[in-house]
Amino acid sequence: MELTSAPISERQLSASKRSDILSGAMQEFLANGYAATTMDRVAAAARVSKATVYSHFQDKEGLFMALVQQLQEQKFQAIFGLPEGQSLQGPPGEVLHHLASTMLENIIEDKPFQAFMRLIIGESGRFPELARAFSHHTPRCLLALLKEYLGEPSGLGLKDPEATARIFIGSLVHYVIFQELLYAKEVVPFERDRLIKGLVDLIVNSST
Amino acid sequence: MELTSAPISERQLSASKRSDILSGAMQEFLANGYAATTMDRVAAAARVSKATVYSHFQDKEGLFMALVQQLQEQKFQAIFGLPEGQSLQGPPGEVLHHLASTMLENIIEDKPFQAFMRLIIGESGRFPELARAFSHHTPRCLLALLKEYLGEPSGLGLKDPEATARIFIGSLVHYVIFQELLYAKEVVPFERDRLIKGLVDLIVNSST
DNA sequence: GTCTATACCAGGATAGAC
DNA sequence: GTCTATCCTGGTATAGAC
Repeated sequence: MELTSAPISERQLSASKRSDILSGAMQEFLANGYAATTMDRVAAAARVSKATVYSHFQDKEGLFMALVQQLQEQKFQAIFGLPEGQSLQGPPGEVLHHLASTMLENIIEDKPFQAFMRLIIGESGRFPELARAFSHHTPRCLLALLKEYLGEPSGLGLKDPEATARIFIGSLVHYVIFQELLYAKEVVPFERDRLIKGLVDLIVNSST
Repeated sequence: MELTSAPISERQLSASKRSDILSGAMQEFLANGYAATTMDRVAAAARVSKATVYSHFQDKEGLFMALVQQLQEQKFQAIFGLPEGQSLQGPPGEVLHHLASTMLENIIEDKPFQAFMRLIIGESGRFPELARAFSHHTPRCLLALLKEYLGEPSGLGLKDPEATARIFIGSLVHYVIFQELLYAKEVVPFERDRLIKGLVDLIVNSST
């Protein structure tokens, strides 16, 4: 009925503006953090007027929350979206090596995701809900996947698969935070593959 | 000569003000981050006028740098200041367990240090020099200590002590970042001792 | 829904008295 | 060196025309 003809152009216009604004917000928040980002610059980056921003989002905080939630879903797919949970076939050592390699490669290559990590950790004190949402969403899935794989009796049959999964993920994530986000790669360099090799050996050898 | 009598009162006054300002700055920067902290609030927290702050520090950035450098040294001693590098005696499993336990306990108890971690990571994009200084200072020492211990032929005699040291530290630091800073303890709880046990077992078993 | 223009407030930094 | 008072800029948010 009338709901389809006239309002559509408005709604599509609105939706495209909304996504423009989110793009601009992403650019600014990831580059400057929450407090240092101004609504003027967001509006400018989105090529929209400031009033338009405020017509789509209640205030700066609302825009920030919406952005982070969007990024969470996008980035999770991009980074951990291994093609269809393929991590189940093959010998344990190779599977783990491949998984670690892919994770590190994807994250280290993706500078916006690193900015996102900085933002989530940096603002976690002032936006605890965002941090909780992130914890619930992104790493919980990876943890569950890995925990299940490590616990299979047909595979390594470890004593405490969840502890091992946390050590695996923790070592890799910390490597990124330390070497990349905190520039330790310039201060105490360490080859990516050496960490992965050491980690996989540790896990595989401990089960024999 | 004259340098000792008259100027001393001025200098002591000045020095105590300076430390007052740094205290106030610590309170504000750790609570609000860099951008959201105002010089007014720093001055108020230090119970000093704003002009006094500017007489001791060139600008906001200079104050922030000075603060972070001070915190770095303080916190490093408080957290990793194991009594006199005592981590060399005893059976490997116990030494590692004790070290991990002490580290986690100290960091998890110390909320200001967690705020400091948030700050360093969150601002590492905008203050790379601080991040580099931090990497050079704090974790490098711990890494060197642990690497040496793990490499001793009389002990575990691991293939790649540095990789193992990084896995050890990385697992623990990531545990803090994830469980505490990002509130995963409320979302995906996991007992501290279980991680430590799993980690130590992994390392000890792999060498046999 | 979108823009232009503006109200209103607060921040960083300084000048000048003591 | 320290304070009070102030300048200027730039922030968030909104009012009113289209």
